[in-house]
Amino acid sequence: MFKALADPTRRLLLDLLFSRDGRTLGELEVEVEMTRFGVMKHLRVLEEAGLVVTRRSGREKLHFINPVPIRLVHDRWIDKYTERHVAALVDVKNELESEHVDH
Amino acid sequence: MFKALADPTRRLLLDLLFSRDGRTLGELEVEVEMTRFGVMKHLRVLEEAGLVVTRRSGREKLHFINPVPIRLVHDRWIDKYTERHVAALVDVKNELESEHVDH
DNA sequence: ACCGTATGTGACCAGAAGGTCACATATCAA
DNA sequence: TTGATATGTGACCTTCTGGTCACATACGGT
Repeated sequence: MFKALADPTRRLLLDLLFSRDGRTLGELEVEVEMTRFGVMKHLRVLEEAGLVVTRRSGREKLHFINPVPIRLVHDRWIDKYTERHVAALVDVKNELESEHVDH
Repeated sequence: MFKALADPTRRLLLDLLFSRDGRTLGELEVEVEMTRFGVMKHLRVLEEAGLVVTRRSGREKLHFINPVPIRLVHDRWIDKYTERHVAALVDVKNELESEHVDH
């Protein structure tokens, strides 16, 4: 899941699918500086991570974004690191740059 | 940033620092099945990604978690994929399994 | 049936990433 | 200052990853 998000091309593909869902491989291919094989691999990674779901329509394969797992990351992981600190987080950066006294 | 989060060891290190901040390399080393060199590399990646900030204290180097960039991901990226879909997201999975009509 | 189009598979290669080690430097304490 | 402790550096190796290609299959239209 995190590994799927680690690659910029895959994030771009997610962005493309976010702006318009249900595209085929061919439609996505033209948007990226890469052969369709590379795109295929990336889509496969995204699909295995559950970030993208697909549906065949004839000889075409339609790709849809799946917000569920992203929501899970949001709920289970991101919040863990934000909620607890967010109160003291007026400007942690400044605090650190001046003098990191306590924490 | 995403690449920094992609490795399980680094997420573990973040977890450790989350539970208790300001640890030294040696303190973190004993928690992980790895030599200190490996841990050092991972901490370096986390630091370069801005997820961890450090402060020297004598011969020790203290590591602190930095919630700021995680918050940025939350605000700039995660929300983009959740907010828009979250209304129609009672159970997208079922919707897809039965028949993906529109979106 | 045939041709064009859309997608799939496996081999292959270069480079990045994860991990270890020998060696080096810096600090504390006696 | 001498020794023990804490961290740093560069070389090195192995495995994973990103990307391409030759070839194969599947479907649609005419």
